Amino acid sequence: MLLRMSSLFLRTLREDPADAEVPSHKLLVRAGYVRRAAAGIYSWLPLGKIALENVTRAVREEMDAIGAQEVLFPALLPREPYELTGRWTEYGDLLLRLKDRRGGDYLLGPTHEEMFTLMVKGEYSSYKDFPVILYQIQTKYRDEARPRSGILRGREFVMKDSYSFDLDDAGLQKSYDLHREAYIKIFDRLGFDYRIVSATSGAMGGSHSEEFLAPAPTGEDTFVSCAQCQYAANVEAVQTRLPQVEAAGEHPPVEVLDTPDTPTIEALVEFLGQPASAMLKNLLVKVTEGGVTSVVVVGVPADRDVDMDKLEAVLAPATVEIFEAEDFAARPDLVRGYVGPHALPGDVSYLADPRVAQGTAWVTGAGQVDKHARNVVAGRDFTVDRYVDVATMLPGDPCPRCGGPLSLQRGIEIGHIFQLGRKYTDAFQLDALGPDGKPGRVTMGSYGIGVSRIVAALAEQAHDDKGLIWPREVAPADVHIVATGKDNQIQVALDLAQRIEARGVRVLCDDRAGVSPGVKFTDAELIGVPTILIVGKGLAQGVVELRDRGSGQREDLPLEEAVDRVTGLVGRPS
RNA sequence: CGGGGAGUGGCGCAGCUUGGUAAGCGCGCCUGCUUUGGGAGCAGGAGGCCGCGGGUUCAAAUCCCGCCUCCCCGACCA
Repeated sequence: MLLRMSSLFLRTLREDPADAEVPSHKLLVRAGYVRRAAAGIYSWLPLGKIALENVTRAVREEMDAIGAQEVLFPALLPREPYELTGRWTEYGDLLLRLKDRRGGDYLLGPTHEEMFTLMVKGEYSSYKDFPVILYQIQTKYRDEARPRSGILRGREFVMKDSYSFDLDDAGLQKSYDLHREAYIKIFDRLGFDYRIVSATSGAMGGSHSEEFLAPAPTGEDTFVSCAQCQYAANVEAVQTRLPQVEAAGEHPPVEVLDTPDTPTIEALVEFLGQPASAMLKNLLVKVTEGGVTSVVVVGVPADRDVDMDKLEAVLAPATVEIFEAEDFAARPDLVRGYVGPHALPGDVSYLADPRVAQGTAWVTGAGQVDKHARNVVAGRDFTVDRYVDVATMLPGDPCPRCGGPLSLQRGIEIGHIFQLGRKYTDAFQLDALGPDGKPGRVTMGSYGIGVSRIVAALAEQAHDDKGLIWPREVAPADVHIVATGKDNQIQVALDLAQRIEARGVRVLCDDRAGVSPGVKFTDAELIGVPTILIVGKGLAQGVVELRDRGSGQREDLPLEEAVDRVTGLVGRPS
């Protein structure tokens, strides 16, 4: 279908929208791909819809290629199945709940494990039926506390979710591997720069899990990668190598220092002129287990923070809360900003990062206002009740696999695959009768791709100061023909557009009359079609100009050659 | 949910402190003429319950109260 700018439903903007912060958001709005409908909710205009369809098609084709079968569930779901698996409450406020006129509870689906499991249970019951992989491409909802970054993190978004059902772990591994291969094909096709990293399975439960991350400064995930080996992991999933325990060294005795007005590490660093890495940061938390709450102090080198997710994972099923001002008020023996492990009340236990090894000496709080202590030695002056791996990562930390230095990078999560196991099949008692007539519990895998997020993630990775630069697979057209000048040039351009299109090449033609060349060039660069063909002043000599949007390379060529050249570039001969 | 900021034609903004021809600018849109390889020029136009509700006042975009919405940072989180 030939897209003509003269009638295309499109208005480009010269200025960034006031509510946009990240490049993809600014550019997708300015180039007329999307419009905001509400916070975190977007409408797709024709160009955006085409790009979204292009992503959808690539995903669908590769899913079909591994034998997955497409289904479609409602987005509006009943409460009961989610009640049964506990997610009605576990998912918390992130679950978008509604009531109908009778007061019945419903939700707008965030993911559909429950529905897929129930559907398979309803249809299949024999080992002969398995394995099976089902998927859907559908609108999902999450009641994000704070939607941000435009399309990257909305409250409504399009997602492909698929689920594999297998009789045993070997089968699950096979389904997982199939998805992994399919995802590689999909993201290669879409022209992504991406990494596959080890991940935690998050709130879903389950074991083996990997994320596909598109490196971008605006990404919300941080991952580490090792230059020496192939190790790469989300920081949440990194297992720190335990450092060698130092033999108790010859440290001077503890010395108490006057450090007026230094309740923060920053102030202390300033005051003492020593690096934060020499100091011990002690974070107070309330740990509740079995209805009993106790105070726990967690020590980490002060150039790091405590990762609360990791801490909660370590202490689970106990719940962890940060110590608030009123908690300090209730415990005058714990001095905010001046806590030290050697000066703790007896009822407080001390957890520490492995780097706080036996024999290491630290600057830390002295347990009194405006006083710190130095030469506080682990094992000599205080004991660590338990070592826990809960400190945040820093660049240069050793790779857990080979010991090489790790680097940290931000990335956008565009896909996640993991082996769910039997959490949901247990909840719904999904069994398959074996050849012996006895039931066996089915095991599941769960695999997601953020379809609408991909459009934004590509925009984050591929743009310049002029606008978008789409990979061909996603671009709303293969070639953007710009007719500058007078009406006869528009006629020539339209004629050319039709001949190119007859070769199976998708064409966007700027046939607007009375629009100056500068405006058309600017729009073409903003819209980001990978190939730009200019029918303009060279026409008098029978020449048109071919430009590559990405590299900016320009080339004049005879009008008669244009059809073949463009067709060749696109690599999609009819 | 905590902290900060903002709601004025389709978009981006000024005006508010010091109530009273301040409803104003840029982009976009419409008409005519000129222009056509880098965001055109001239002339003439259309378009705004100034977020909503209440209050103060002779008079409110402007002052006061309440509410709603949106953005940023944090918390949270596929």
